[in-house]
Amino acid sequence: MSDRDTHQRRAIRNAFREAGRPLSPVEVLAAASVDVPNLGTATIYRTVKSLVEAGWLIPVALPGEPPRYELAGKDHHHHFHCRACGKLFELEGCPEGLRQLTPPGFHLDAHEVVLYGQCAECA
Amino acid sequence: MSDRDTHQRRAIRNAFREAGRPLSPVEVLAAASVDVPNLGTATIYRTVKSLVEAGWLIPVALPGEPPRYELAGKDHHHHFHCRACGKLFELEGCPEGLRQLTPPGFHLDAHEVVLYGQCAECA
DNA sequence: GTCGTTGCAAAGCGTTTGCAGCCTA
DNA sequence: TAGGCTGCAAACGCTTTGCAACGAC
Repeated sequence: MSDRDTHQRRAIRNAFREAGRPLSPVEVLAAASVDVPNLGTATIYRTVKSLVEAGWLIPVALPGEPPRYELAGKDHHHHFHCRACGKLFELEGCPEGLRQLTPPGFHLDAHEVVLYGQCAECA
Repeated sequence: MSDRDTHQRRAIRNAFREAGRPLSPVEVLAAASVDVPNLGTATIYRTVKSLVEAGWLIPVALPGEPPRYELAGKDHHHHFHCRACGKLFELEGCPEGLRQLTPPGFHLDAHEVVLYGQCAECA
């Protein structure tokens, strides 16, 4: 139940700190395996899950994409997905009128917005 | 390669017409099984895939969820995902200010908006 | 020494594919 | 009748779980 500071967990947290972008489980495995050989996939999933529950990581799920995770502590934001380079960019602000789209009787508690196109570099 | 009008395919197309909302493969199976007992999951996937390629269905991918499909030819719209029953509902309209979120130099060509909460039935 | 944590492998889950028999055209 | 279509089951890729050994405290 407690939170032991193991070699594996240190390597996994480190992978996220050094990445500076959302990582998928396989990417975490690749990065953390450098420090910890024989690192198992189960450990990745278990550790990532606990880090999400602990509020240290935030899940970043894009439509049709495998789930990724990024460091918590950022302001509410959305993402811009460049079709050309595949990079994910953070956006500031939030669109208006989301509440007005909600049908009568429905209870809105969260939303997800993803913009697609080309980033400044690829355009 | 041709497109034979089988009992199974008729039932599957019918399921989408009657649903009025995006359906996942399992939901299609449940609906179409009423007309065609012993309907296999493989048939669902194969038929849905061909219907998408034929432009009769549109894939609706939302973050962290299995893909769903809806009838093609509808106006631009977004979706509401009920956390309680897991159903996906169609919304009318589109939020304002999406373009303003786009950083300078970026080229916006599409967007995805998903609202989360509880539907009228579950609330 | 305890007991949470790990690695391995097996089990799940949703989706795809192989194959023999079925059925539409 | 021919060849696409279907159902069954095995195969797959990704994620979760069971379990005995390991190691942080």
